[in-house]
Amino acid sequence: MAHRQAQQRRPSIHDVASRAGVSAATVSKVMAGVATVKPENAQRVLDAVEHLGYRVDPLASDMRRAKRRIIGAIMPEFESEFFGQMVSQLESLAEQRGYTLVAASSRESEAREKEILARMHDWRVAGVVLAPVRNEHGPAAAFMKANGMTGVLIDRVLSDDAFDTVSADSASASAEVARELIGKRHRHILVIGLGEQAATVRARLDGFRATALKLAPDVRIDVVLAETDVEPLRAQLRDYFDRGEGGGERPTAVYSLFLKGTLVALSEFRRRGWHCPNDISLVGFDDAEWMQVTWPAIAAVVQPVRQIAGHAMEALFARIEGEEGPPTARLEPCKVLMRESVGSPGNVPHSGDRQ
Amino acid sequence: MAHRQAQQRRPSIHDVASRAGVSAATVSKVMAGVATVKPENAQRVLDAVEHLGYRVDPLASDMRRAKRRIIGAIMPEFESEFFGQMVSQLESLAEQRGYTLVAASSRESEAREKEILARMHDWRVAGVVLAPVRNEHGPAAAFMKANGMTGVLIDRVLSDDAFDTVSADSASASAEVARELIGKRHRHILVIGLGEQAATVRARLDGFRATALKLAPDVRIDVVLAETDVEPLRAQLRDYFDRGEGGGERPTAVYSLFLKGTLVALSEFRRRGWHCPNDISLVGFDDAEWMQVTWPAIAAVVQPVRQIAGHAMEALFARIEGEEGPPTARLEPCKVLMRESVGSPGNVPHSGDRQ
DNA sequence: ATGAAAGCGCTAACAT
DNA sequence: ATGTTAGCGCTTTCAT
Repeated sequence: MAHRQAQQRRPSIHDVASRAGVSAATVSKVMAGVATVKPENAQRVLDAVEHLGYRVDPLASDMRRAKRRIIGAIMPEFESEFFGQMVSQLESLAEQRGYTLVAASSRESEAREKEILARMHDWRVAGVVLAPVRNEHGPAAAFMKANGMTGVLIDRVLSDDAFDTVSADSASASAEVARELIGKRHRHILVIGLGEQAATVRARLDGFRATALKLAPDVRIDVVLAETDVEPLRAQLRDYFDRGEGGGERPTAVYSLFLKGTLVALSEFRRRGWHCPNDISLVGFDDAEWMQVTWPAIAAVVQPVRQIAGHAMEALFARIEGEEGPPTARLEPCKVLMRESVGSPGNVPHSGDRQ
Repeated sequence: MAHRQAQQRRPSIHDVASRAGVSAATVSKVMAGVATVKPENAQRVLDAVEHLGYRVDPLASDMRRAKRRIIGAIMPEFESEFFGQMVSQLESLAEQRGYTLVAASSRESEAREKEILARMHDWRVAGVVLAPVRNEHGPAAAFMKANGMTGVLIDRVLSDDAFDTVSADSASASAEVARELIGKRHRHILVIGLGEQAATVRARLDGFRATALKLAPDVRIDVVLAETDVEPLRAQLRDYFDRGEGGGERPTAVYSLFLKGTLVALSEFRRRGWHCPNDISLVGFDDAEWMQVTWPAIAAVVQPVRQIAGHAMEALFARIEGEEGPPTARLEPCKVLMRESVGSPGNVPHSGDRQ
């Protein structure tokens, strides 16, 4: 029966038009909320829409318009709280403006990142929120530039000559971590990180070092950086502590510049039977829900996800709507949550300490 | 200059066609890999494509075809490892088949879930992977049914009369947890969960209870279920322990049926100064990276994310390609990781125990 | 083997 | 205020 078939094929704007006894153009106007439609006709259209269950096909609609109401989001991964929250926020903000967010994970690969970007370009997305794997100088940003895409760079970036950037204020947060640690009389601190994330790591490291040295010129800061991946870092860290054990020198605190580093540090402490904060203190950049329920609770730098997402979208939509002007570089303030994993050295005897 | 403008507007199939001296139809065939094109012409097209940097617009392409090569994925949240991994997997699998995954978070709201579904229907997605907030009987699945959408239900589902389902084998995993706990001589166990996730919670609870009672008929199993949200559960749990303290009765182990419950339990233990496993044992459904680096490491049921994602996509594409037949209901086996948070009661004196 | 023509579902000029 | 026309970029008969 014709009725049943109509159920299968979705009603198009023409179905509505003929049912309402007007043209497709008028239906289009009603759907778009254009005021110049005779109220009576508008009502007929609305009735037909209601009856048929008609909904505009956003893709067909975009096809005709200039730009598509789609925002692309590219994150290095989806598995962590930080990027999960970020995607969730971005989705919500895009939706509020009538855009759809299409998110993709580069899985920490710059090659994939570029591929995804190319695909998003194929989709003719209106704009892109890119959280690059490495930094703002990677091939993905170059691709965006070369193809005149509009976009915003977030997280592992500082500033760029072509795109607006939004990221956590790593340097200030790290300075505060330094203040806290120095204030608690730590004078030998190990900082661990991933060299790949050059800009960010540098900001965090420099921010930390500058403040620590200013407050305590005699402080010793060791640095263990792995280039690309977490596993090498684990090995390097093990090696570092092995050497330290022999020489009788061991840092009293560790500052991890990224989340996985915090996990690696914890697991290395476990292996050695060290407990926080008695044997060693620990602070990590990037907070997670579990950090406040473990024993000890893990001190962490909380990144302002909502602010980053919010300002990124704000900047992006401004550009989409044609705003000119040099790219801006925003830094959003973090919160440092000092929890039980940080103590003062010497307050409690180190178990198994040879000094 | 004309050249610069050409940079702005992406080359269309017609640009390629005229440069190659053939028609758009021929270009289309070459791009689609149709064999009936004279090799010489095909080469000219390829050269033009190369020169112009032409890429097919997938949306325009889908516009003309019947179905769009887009898969929708709806998850209750993006913030947890489980769903993060799930989206990542699904994206990868969709991509392998030349589809794009559009993921959205229902943020644990059934209302939003249905809205998202409607939007995906507007997009005319080829199929949907839905991880419902509650279970397979929610309004979202009903919407899918009513609109003849093709889809697969995952995670918080058992089976459905209209859609294929894929989920973790909660019952078997819970039975194994029961075996472990009973084997370690626990005879008073608290199970906590969220009532909302009816089917899953029931499967986990029943699987646990049946096996526990079979192995130890004298076992006492208390159950604390909050209906909708995590905070009420926290309150109920606190209340439960308060009552227990007075009566001198306290479970020796807690089995949390979902991840946030595990966090709530841990934080409640903290508040009371109880340590695992000496004061109480803990196992949680759902594993997370941090659980193996904390002290104690937290025992957990590991859900087979890859298998769930893999079989979900398999089933979905089979349906998309027209496979008929009654809906299937898959259960994927879990792994139970017994870690340090589980011990035997009485082995070590309970600190602060009044018994 | 190839191209002309006809749309997919929609919107934006332009007439009326 | 409304309808007609002309596409967006692509694919697909259907002639040739």
